[in-house]
Amino acid sequence: MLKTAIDLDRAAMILKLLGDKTRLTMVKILDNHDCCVCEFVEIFKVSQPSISQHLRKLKDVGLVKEERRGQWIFYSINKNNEHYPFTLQVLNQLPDQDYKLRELEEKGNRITCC
Amino acid sequence: MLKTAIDLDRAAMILKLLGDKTRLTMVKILDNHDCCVCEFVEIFKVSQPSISQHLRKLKDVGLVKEERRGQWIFYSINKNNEHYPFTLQVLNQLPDQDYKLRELEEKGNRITCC
DNA sequence: TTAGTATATAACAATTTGCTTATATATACA
DNA sequence: TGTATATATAAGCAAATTGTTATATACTAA
Repeated sequence: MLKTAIDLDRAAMILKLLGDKTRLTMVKILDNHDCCVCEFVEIFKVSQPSISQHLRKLKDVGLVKEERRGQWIFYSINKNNEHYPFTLQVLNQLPDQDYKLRELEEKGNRITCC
Repeated sequence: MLKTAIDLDRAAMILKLLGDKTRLTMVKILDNHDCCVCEFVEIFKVSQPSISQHLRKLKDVGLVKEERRGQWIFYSINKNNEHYPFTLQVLNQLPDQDYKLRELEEKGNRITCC
């Protein structure tokens, strides 16, 4: 049994969470960078509540955590979460998504907002 | 970039497929054994159409293939499929599900049926 | 204190999902 | 050939999902 072994029910639950393009991209980005809600709104071009709801789902299983910094709330990966090792094995197979953050920076939106 | 790199849209699509307890278990079992529909019906205790519909989804993306053997149709993993390497990285983290087949054998249902 | 910004939550509509039952098709065998 | 078995497909339904708009909350700064 691998160190990352996870029971099948929980694995299915995590895969379902990751099986959404928006959330999968979020988690991939968060694995390398903290981000706030407004950045994701800009990246995914959907409403702010939609982003908050995706983040809520990720937070509910403990995969991400939030931290207020003044006016903003920053999300980050909770690398201590029991499901993180399993998740990481998935993330490691995905192409880097950091170019999305770089595009924000070039437009000045990363600095302005967060 | 890993050899198994997969574009993010496709990854999300595959993860969504695997993010169902029934399908995830099916694929895990099929990775080691060919199975026919009636075995899955027995294992999962759901209707035969429900099993067929799950298998259909897996077949539609090419992850499994079917082969008629007389009265029965056997499903197996399509290890040549473009999404198999990605899928395998997920499967390798899951606990073995072969005990479910052994339970069938003990009840005589594996031999009788297939 | 008041206005503006960032975020969360509630309520709702449209879509998707996963099951069921009914039925069609294909094979096996008496 | 006629009947039984294995599977697929169609149709219908309830629950879940994902987006939206409206609104509440919390912080910042004038």
